[in-house]
Amino acid sequence: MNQYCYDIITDLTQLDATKLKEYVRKLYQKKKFKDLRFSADEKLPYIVLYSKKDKQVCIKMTSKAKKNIERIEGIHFKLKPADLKFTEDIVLDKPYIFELEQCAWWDEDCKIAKGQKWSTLIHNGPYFTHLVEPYEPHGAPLVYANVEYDLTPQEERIANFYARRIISEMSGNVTQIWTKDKVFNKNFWTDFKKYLTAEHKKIFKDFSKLDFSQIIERLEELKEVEKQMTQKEKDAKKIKAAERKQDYGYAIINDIKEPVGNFTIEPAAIFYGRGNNPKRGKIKRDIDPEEVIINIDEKAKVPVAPAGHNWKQVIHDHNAAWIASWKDPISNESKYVYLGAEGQLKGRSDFVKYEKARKLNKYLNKIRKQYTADITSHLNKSRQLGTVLYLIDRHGIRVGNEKDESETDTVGASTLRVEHVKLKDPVVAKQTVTELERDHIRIVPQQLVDGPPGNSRHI
DNA sequence: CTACGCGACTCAGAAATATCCCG
DNA sequence: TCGGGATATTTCTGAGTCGCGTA
Repeated sequence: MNQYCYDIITDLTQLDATKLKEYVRKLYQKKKFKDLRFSADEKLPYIVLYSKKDKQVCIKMTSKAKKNIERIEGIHFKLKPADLKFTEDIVLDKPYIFELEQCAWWDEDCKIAKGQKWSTLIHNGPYFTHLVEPYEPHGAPLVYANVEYDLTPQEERIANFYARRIISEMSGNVTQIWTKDKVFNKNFWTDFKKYLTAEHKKIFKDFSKLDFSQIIERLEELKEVEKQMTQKEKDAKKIKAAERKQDYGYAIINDIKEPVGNFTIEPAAIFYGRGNNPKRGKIKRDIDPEEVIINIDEKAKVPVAPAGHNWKQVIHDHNAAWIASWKDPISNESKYVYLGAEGQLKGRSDFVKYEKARKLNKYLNKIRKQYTADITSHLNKSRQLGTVLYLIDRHGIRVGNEKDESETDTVGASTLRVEHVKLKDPVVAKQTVTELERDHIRIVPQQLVDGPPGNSRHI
């Protein structure tokens, strides 16, 4: 959808954003634009956004209709300096179409210094939902042993996580029923207690006696209310989201404006993990700016952390592709905010990847010959390596890495264990088996052939 | 030289959300 | 044109891999 922006050219000390947005909205209704103008009773095909960070007001089309675009652009053409004067002090620049330049990263012009990810990098930092939009309590009580208890906002917020999971599971659209899982509930309960007041902690002794039904009911009511919102309210919500994206959703890298992939710091939530992760059900807490490292151009203005907060550190690493990073408190692994996949960085690394694949293709026959021979080698090591390579090549199984007990126990080609191999009647797998019988591993592929489809698997 | 830990990046599964379609 | 179910798309983030620095 087209978007047009007006830069605010005067220094703004005090600015009433609501009034300015209203002013711009009404610009397109001025009588003097005659047949181009939008009448007051007509549904406007645009919403107005204000970006404090980028000092601009934009209109974003909500309709793709050619006619509407022509009218908007026609009005832009006819705008006079007087139209752009919001107040005596606050003046807008002429509107321009907001579009992201496509950087042809394969092009000479777009090349950046060798060995570096970026030569310039400007952005507004990540978005902290819990700081910018503090939790608004709904007041529904949690029931324990048939008695209602009012929760503090902090308690309620966590209780919502669990209640929402129950709602999702009831809808039948999820594949896992976690709220009936012992480990999940135990982990959740242990962590939930850390958020309870001393008083509630004393009363709530047994997790199974907690009854979330009133909270579930309230959350469902709130969802219904949202469904019933008027168009105006829906628009207001849309505007909010679009303004957030305008403020935080773009970075300028190597002088090209590109979208940021996921500019929101992961908010507090229940940790689910995949499969039987032993940490499933734990509560992943909120991350504060004090834990976040910002990577930005040394020449750029450092983004301002949310009020009352500071960054952990600000670095200027030209070899790093990320703009913000923090440690995930559950896994202790680094998490990053990256630029979007449509940008030059991803384009370039994809290019490298596919070139490597082309190169590999040249050696494929040689590699296949080699591992086929290795499988019958008298050397243990060669036999193992050959088998792993065979599994990867023929069955698309991943390599497999070392893991510790605190992670989901999955295995790859190199980490398969005896218990993963099931012997089956060789007749069932005629083809594969005849080929492999002499390799003493004949049954392994049969089981894998029966596995789920996919271009790459772990088991 | 090797082993190891960890930082940085890509991949992919599941859920959420948007869109489509039909009565 | 409305509701709701089916289907497609997007978002979110856990997990896998690799390579580099260090001991």
